[in-house]
Amino acid sequence: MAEAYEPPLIEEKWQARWADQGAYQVDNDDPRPKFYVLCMYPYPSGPAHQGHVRNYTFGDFIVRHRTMQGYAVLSPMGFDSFGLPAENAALKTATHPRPFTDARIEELKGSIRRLGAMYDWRREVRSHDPEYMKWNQVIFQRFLEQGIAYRKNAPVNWCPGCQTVLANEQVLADGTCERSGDVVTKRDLEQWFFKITDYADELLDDLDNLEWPERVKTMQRNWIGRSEGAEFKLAIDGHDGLAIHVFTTRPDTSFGMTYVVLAPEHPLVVQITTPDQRAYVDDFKLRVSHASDVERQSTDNALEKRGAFTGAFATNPFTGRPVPIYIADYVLMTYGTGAIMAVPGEDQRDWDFAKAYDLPIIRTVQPPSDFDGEAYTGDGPAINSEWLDGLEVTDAKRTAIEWLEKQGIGRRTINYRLRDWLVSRQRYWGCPIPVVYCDTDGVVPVPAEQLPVLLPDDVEFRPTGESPLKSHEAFLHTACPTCGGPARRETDTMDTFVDSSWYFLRFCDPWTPQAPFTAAAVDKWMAVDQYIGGIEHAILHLMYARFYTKAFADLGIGPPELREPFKRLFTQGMIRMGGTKMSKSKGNLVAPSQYFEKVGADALRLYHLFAGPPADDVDWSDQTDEIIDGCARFLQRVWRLALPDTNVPRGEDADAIQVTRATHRLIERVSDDCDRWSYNTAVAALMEFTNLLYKQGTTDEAVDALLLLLAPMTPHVAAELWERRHPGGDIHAQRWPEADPDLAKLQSVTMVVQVNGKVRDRIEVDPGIDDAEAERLALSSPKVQEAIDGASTKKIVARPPRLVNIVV
RNA sequence: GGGGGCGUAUCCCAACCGGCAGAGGAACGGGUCUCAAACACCCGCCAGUGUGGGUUCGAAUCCCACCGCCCCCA
Repeated sequence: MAEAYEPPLIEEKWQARWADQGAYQVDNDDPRPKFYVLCMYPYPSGPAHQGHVRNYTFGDFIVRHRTMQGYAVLSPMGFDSFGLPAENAALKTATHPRPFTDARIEELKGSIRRLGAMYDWRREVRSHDPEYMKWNQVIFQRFLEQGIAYRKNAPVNWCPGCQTVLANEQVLADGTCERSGDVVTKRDLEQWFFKITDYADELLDDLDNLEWPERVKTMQRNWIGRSEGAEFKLAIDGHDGLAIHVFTTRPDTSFGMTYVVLAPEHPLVVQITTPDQRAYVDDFKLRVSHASDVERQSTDNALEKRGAFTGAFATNPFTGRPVPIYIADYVLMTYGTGAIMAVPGEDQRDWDFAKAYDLPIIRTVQPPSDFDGEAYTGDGPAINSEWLDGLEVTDAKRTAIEWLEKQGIGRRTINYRLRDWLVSRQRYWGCPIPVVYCDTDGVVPVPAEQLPVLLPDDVEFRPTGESPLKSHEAFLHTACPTCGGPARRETDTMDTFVDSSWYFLRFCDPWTPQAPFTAAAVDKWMAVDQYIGGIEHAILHLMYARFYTKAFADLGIGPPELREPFKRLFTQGMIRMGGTKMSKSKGNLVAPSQYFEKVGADALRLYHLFAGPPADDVDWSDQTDEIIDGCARFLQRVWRLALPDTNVPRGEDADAIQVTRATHRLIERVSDDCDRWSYNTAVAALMEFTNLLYKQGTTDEAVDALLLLLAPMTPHVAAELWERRHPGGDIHAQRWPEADPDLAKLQSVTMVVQVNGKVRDRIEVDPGIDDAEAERLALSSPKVQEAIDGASTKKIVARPPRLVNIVV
């Protein structure tokens, strides 16, 4: 009676052994070629969930696979340990965020270990670690010195639920907070910003050279939103010194400008509004001030209520004619110049507005004769545009801009949708911004020797929503480093995206006490060869990390040639359940721990590899448990097959050669599938092969190959069986098998012969067959002759060795 | 409203550069083993690819339109 496969037993044995051996620790002087594999470091929310399991299964596969291929694989892990949930929990349970967070980290580490995913834990980084905070603050001060960090009074998104400022990205499309769901409003506050817009062009251009999913690159391109056009000024009737600056991407349509629209907050509005319109305009402005950007940009509301006439007129410099000046909620002060020229003939929103306010519409681009829409945004020759008439859009744009420049009233400009990164957060559980405010010296950075500025522990969390730092006297009051006089500490902390913007660099050398990282270590390991994470970070985290890397290169913090952090990116699909994302906040988590005990980590890992293409979403359904059982069943089959005293018979001589050929084809196939992230088909091939061994009998070579190919997927069972077959052997120290191309070659293939596209015969042929031989064989087939029935062949398409099609 | 993705058997999914629609798994049915059952092993089972056009000797695959679902931006 063969020994039963008991996953929890052998998995714990191997996990203990790997931990003792320090397996997958890698030193910075390792002579092997380097490969840096990184899974996005997690927010520690407690035990791992299926999304983590999926992510780390893919990551661990690559770590073990690349190691078997002879690379020095850097596989670090850390924790994105600052953030709101810990602070909210502190409010609810009266536990300090630090012990709360540390406990969550231990839980998560426990389940990562139980999954069998391997990391060099010596390199672990936690955002809330004082050492990490210190370097975060040092970097902030370098940014401050270099003008990358700056302070600005700005209207910001304010979430009344979280009592904090949100980045634009954290506000959902319906104007609510992505975290709390409260309706976000506007507030004016002094805030810290990073000048990411300085890098807009580089962030856009460098996307071309990254091996990233096109989808992610497209999202980033859209987010940066570069648009080329012109900016020019319009004189305002009766206000000689004043001018309205407008930005447009369509200067070619300027002759069709029949009115101008300002953002309601535009400073000129106050000056130009005529007395009889003043009450009306003020009332409108008040109403708009309560609306979010998203509401303002929405197309749902009736246009009649969305604008107001100021009573003033500007002059269209192209026609010399007066055009009325309106304000409207959908024009934002933060985009372009806060003023637009309205050309209803070529812009649908302007068209709708013009209809609502009874303003004239002039077409300046000739639509095709069959065009029956309203605004026409396509190509065509200019019309009603005097000296632009007849020019196509591109030429007309250029000519119009040249004219503006010659007149001295405008110029070519480029506008971006990307805004500077707002990093201030009015929260406790984050990295303090290391500056003080002094009445004499203004904003003064905290001196290097006083860093890090730590969070005081003796704080009280009260549900006032205000950061406890604001009322912590000892933290708040300090001496000005410059004049020694009384000064007040900054109480805002940094956005947690700051922490995650450079952690991958710290991993290269987390031991150095002198700097955030050492140049030599970063030179050795960077860039990350394979980054793996969720699609939800497609824009923010990945954009900020790219920005940090570029800024580091320019400031001499990092190597000057390192301008992109992540060479290859893979974004795994989400786990969905009942149509929505599986997440803690939705309360629909299916804990991995139950599977660890029931079927083992190996079976769960195998499920995630097998469930479908890694990039696709996975549906967690009623059927999932049955499929996971199927994965466990497969491992059972492998177990019984590979035990040294297996009762599966060895292959007879005649079959053995077939098994050998199948083995080499398998190695070829699995290697290829793994290289192109097609793990689901690789697993299918392994299952197919196992079925074959049960039918045709085993050979040592076949079983060993099967185990080696499984080693990165289901490491525990592979290691256990390998050790039993090769006493003292370590499967993960073996080389990834290589196929012998001669043995992998098929002996014969089935060639299909079609007549007029219909299959008439199948012939076994040599794979190396040429066109002439394929045709000859096809034509000599009686079945084919019968189908042709004496008709003359018009054409023969030969695609040996797969197919010949005879057209008659 | 704009951009992108997906739609194949009862279900999850293969088919990589256009070439026999099926690799694998799940479910289901049958058999062997068993006193019986479970397990295990073996066998079987099912679609013409969302709909309608087009290109081609040949389309799940390429192009166009529509339907449905998902994601991003507004």
